[in-house]
Amino acid sequence: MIKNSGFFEQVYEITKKIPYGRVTTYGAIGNYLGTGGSARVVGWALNSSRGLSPFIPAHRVVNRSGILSGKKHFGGSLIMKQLLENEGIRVEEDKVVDFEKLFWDPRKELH
DNA sequence: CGTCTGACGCACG
DNA sequence: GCGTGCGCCAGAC
Repeated sequence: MIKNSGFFEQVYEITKKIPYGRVTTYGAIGNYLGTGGSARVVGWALNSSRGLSPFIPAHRVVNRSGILSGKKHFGGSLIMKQLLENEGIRVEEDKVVDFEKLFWDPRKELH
């Protein structure tokens, strides 16, 4: 468990720990942080992560369906897709292919 | 301090 | 299997 004062910092830490070529969900991060159901706060925190000096791989965070719900907030709808494909993650119709296989659960991996 | 909003998630029909 | 509605927590105003 990360004990940073801000909720955002925790989200950033989790997001930065996502392995290369892997993805996770807002709910999984929220669950790991203890907020549980409030996955919206996670996404909102990532919204503030844009433009930070250490690049936050927020493109690896998708919703539970594996859909790139936050693509539009990357300054461009294709940016998020490009980043994922650059890591070997196939994206079709704004959705991660083999999402279940690429899914990385922080609560399970980090604990 | 009350209210609205949001990069979600789940239950229901 | 898809569309709709409600709940969730945290911050901005």
